[in-house]
Amino acid sequence: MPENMMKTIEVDEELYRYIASNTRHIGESASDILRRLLKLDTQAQAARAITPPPAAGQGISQMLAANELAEQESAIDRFMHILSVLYRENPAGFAQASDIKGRKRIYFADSEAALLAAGNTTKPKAIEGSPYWVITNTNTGRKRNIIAQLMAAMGYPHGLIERVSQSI
Amino acid sequence: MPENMMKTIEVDEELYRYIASNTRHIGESASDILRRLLKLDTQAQAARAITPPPAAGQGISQMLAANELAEQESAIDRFMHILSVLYRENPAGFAQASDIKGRKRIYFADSEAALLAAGNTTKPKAIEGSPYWVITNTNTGRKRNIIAQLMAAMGYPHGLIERVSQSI
DNA sequence: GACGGGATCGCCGGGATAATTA
DNA sequence: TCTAATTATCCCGGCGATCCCG
Repeated sequence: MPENMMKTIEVDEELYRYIASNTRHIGESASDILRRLLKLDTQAQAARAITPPPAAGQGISQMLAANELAEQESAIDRFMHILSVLYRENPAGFAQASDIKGRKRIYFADSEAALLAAGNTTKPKAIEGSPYWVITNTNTGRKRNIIAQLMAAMGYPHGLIERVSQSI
Repeated sequence: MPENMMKTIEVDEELYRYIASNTRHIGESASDILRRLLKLDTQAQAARAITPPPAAGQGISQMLAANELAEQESAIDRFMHILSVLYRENPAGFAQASDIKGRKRIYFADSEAALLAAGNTTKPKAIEGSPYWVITNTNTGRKRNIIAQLMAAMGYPHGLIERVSQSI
């Protein structure tokens, strides 16, 4: 809705027509249409943020069942994929749980700079579909650890936590 | 993938960041990201869904048997010839397998420009009998590699993949 | 961007292991 | 000091693209 700070993006013609065909009222902006199509409008997001219990288990369980991790080449890829699924399953829970940290390093932040500032060569990466970044320069054991701590703080059951973290 | 007929739309900054955060790989276009988020069929996806099994083995096997590669002077010529045969044997399979890429470069595209944009001095060449272009500035090992990856993604058996890639 | 082919070598990402600190 | 936890250096293998050679 805010017209300040509009950004320009390019879309192919077919996609453009698809967006245009979803106009609900005369003069509706591309932003508004996209927000509706992406189920992203601010109100929905705010509502979700307040929503407490995760109805946990769905997204990650599916992920395990569908064997999505097998597609990923490396431990880092599997780690990143799990985090992306966890975030999307419960953004608010993720937000609260993401303050876990090590002795000097912080593991999650909403900017690359914050992670770089709290350690050397942490190799931060953005978590797809979320505003968060994670540290990446750790051995596989610690990656499992981070996932386990995060999931515990988000309220997942032990068995599931175990299975997910071992699948990295 | 087609870059023709791009349209420009304006989105607010928050939406822009949301779209950007869903990037799957370096250089991915806004169109591609949005298509994924909106669950619109990508052409490659549509192709994959329709494509039955490859009926693999025919064209390339013949090629090997007929010793067609012996006619080619250079590794590049043999590389290009194999790609041409692979495409004609299974265009849809080729289309969906052709998204393999390196750390920075993309290996296949439907335009010379796309390949030039994703690396330096990649020396793209058009694949005969197809709408595709490949990168050519690689050592022979990598050419073998590219063929092997491509054939694997197209569903060819290991033994055949081995024989074809070694014949470069 | 106009010589083409492609080996060689430098660079980078992944992540185990060595170093450090509680 | 000894151990356990955490950090981050550094090695290895893979990729890119410069540059040499025919």
